Amino acid sequence: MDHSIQDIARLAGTTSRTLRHYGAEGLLPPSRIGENGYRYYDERALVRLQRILLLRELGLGLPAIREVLDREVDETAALTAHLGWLEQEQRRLQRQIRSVRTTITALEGEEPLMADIMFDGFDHTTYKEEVEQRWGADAYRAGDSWWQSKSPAEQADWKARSTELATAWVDAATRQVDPAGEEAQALAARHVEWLDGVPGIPRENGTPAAAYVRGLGEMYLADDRFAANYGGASGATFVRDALTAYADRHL
Amino acid sequence: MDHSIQDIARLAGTTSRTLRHYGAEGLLPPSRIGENGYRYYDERALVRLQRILLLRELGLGLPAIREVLDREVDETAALTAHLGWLEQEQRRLQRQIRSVRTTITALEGEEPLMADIMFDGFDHTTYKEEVEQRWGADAYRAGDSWWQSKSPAEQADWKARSTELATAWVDAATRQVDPAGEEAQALAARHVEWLDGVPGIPRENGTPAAAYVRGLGEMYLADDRFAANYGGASGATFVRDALTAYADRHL
DNA sequence: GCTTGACCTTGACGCTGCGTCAAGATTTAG
DNA sequence: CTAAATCTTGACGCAGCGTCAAGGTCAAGC
Repeated sequence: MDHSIQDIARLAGTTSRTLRHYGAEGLLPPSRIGENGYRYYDERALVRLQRILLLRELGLGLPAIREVLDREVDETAALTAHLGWLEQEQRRLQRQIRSVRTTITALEGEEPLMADIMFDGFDHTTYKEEVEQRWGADAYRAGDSWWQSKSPAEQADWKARSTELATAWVDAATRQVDPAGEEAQALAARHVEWLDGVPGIPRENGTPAAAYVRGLGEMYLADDRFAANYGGASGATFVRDALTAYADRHL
Repeated sequence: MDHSIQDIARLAGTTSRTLRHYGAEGLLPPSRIGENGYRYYDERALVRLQRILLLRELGLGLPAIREVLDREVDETAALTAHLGWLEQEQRRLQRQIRSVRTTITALEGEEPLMADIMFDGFDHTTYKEEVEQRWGADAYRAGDSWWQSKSPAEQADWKARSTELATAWVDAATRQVDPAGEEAQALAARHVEWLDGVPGIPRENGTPAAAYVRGLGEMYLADDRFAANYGGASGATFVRDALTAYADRHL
């Protein structure tokens, strides 16, 4: 019925120190305290501990965990909020990694530190090296042959359309429009239609596949050069949410 | 000639507190201290400060920075080591993000938590959704049409070869072979040759492009499902290093 | 009953890189 | 000469425990 602090620690795969810490924090008080001062925990405490540890593994902080467990704050909401933070951290790391790589390259003297060239989000020429480096080149190759097959006029037109779209997205995002609302969804529809012009896109029942559109949204958010194209992380988040909602409903 | 602590802080875009901290740590002692106790910094100190701040932005810790600046430790080496740590962190974050997403999905009750399906690194069927989600679907589509065009026998053969290669890589990595050495380079050659079977790969002078191969190496390392295919991060690092070296020399 | 371990307690420092008062001395502008 | 800046040293705070330290408690064997 009752377990000593060590028992529980072993059962849950943690340490007694952690348990004492959680006790001190009021996160997980011992279910009973002997007259000798020993802490004892029952099954319910074990379950709670396991939930705590699980949320910790997901990266939640102790205060956030307390809110979820005690005040019954919506767990999905908490995790979703947390996810935003994680994504932001990931982008920060990606920036750092790129910077370090660039610096190393510069130090090796192989090339002048010219990686500071502006990133033209949809210019396939500039795009090439970066995409190959980061997305594995598969991302580039199919699109490129298609791109090269277009006439300069068509290329210009396509780029103009992409710029237009980006501008509209940034505008909507700035105005804090509802990503699932009418206006954003109309934009998403245009975006998908625009995508549709690219051959080779995976399709289902005559339209770009839902998974593809969702994946694209994630990529816009994950890659900060795409994100920059949509006004930074907040803009890219907006685009992703809108595309995801659109894919859920219409694809 | 001399600048007050505030001056320097403003010039370098930091705070006086930080300067005092660096002084206390011996990282950046004031170039002169007035009889009133005031700290004064000269141009050389400013330059040093700027280097410190630059390295800090790259994520280096103060002790590491001290080593680079004082003991003239090889900066490239320090950054390269640091890069490894950053990459590791990035993978950890990616894992967390996937876990959180999976958990959210499960909580929403839309699908049973079946994301624990094993990842068959080169089975295009299993592969599909994951690649689309993470690499933007472009990565998947071109490869897929090619894959589908193969006969089942050819598919089996190709998969067998990929398995073989992976096994050989893991083996070499485990034995701590030199990634730039003969054996690893031979493997890299086989790997590139194997890749060569995939149509549409960007090429230069008759072989897969160097940038493509390097990018592939990075992807193996960045994506832990690929990494798993090569025996985890250490194995993937080995593969990446070998491929990079190979690309440098032969492509 | 006593000695040994094994296990328990509270208390407190350590880690990272500063942010942020606090109290007091000094310089500078007006 | 005074008020406003600016400077100093000193010290707590943060996140989540790891890690001694010093000292009770308990079950088991002699």
